Amino acid sequence: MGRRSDHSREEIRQLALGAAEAIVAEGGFKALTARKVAAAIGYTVGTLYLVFENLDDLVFQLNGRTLDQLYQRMLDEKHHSYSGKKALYALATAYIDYAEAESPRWNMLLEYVAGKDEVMPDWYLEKLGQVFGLVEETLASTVGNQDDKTISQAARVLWASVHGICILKIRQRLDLAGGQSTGEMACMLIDNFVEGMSR
Amino acid sequence: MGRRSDHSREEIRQLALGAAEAIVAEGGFKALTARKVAAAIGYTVGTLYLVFENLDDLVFQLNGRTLDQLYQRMLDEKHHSYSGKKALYALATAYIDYAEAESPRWNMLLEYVAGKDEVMPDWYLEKLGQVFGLVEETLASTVGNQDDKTISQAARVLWASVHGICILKIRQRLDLAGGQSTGEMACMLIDNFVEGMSR
DNA sequence: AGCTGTAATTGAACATCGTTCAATAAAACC
DNA sequence: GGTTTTATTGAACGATGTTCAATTACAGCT
Repeated sequence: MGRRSDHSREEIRQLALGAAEAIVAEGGFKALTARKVAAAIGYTVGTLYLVFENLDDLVFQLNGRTLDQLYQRMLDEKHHSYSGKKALYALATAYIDYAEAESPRWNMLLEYVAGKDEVMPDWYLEKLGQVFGLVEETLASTVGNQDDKTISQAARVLWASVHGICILKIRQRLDLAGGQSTGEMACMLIDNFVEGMSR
Repeated sequence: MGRRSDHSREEIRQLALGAAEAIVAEGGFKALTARKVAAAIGYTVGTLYLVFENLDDLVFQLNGRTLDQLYQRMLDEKHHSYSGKKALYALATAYIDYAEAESPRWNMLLEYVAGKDEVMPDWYLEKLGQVFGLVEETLASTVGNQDDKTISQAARVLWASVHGICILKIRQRLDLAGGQSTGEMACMLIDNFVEGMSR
């Protein structure tokens, strides 16, 4: 066929990302192939490559949308106006719940390792910064009288840790004895970490 | 050709794992292909499939060797007979150093997500348990008078956290401002966590 | 209407991937 | 030396990401 113009380039982009989300949600990371995405939106492979540089590009953009969702969930939770440690619990719970509910999508945030010298797009770093920012301000209002730099660093440490717990749980690298839930582990972390900082 | 018997099955297995390690160290995770491994050890693809169930199996066994190395490094460090928080720092440092020095290999420990109902082999879980056990006993001797279950859970939380820091650093998902090293972040974590527990 | 130029879309082609298995060649046995 | 056994091969299959000449449909002009 030739020009159809049923959809603008931007529309195709959105359609493709939507279809890709569904495919990943359904069959996990490995199920995502260019041909499947194309078929799902009624186009062929070639068209995809007019809109995305390559599959990695598509995945990156999909990850962007995942980060947006994640941020939104955490923001909603924060607006329930908890304070102190409770607010941190709430953030962690929102994060963990999302990761468990949408585990294939969430997994993909890490699965794509950046190639040797491949850089991460600025817009992606910005989205990441948003999430960390949220933790930062919550932590700041929880442990008083610490300088900004310490808070900023502690927020990163704390969130990387929550993240680590999430990973090992979801990838089942941790279910040797113990039998705590991810949420309980995160609480234990936050409890002790915050306690340690407030001295 | 027919029977050559230059190498026993077990020898081929070891040769293949060695070659695979080299390939991953050189070109990262994506560079590992069956044909490359086969060529590197002077056999053809078919032979590989007599020794390994499939590529996932090979990767799992390779991961087993990685876990062994990791455990050994941490054990060596522990035998420098530090005590208290210093011992935990030492363990974390050994872990982080290994992850940074052998990042492609270390990455592979996570990259292979277990298929839907695919279970992890027992021997693999055992190797994982070894590493956690090391942290457990070190933590136990650092924070006194806590019951075993708490220690065991705390060890998992703490190590998942160190792991999380490692991941975000190595995959460059964390270099927004701050500029702490992985080691510094781990120290901050251990400091506050242990401090929080000892109250 | 008809012609023409432009641009959107296609899908066959290429190299490579994991995986399988009939065919083959070398050792072992009698 | 002939026969059996078995380790090893490599062609074959289906599926992958990616490319690009060929094709088709629309827009504008006469």
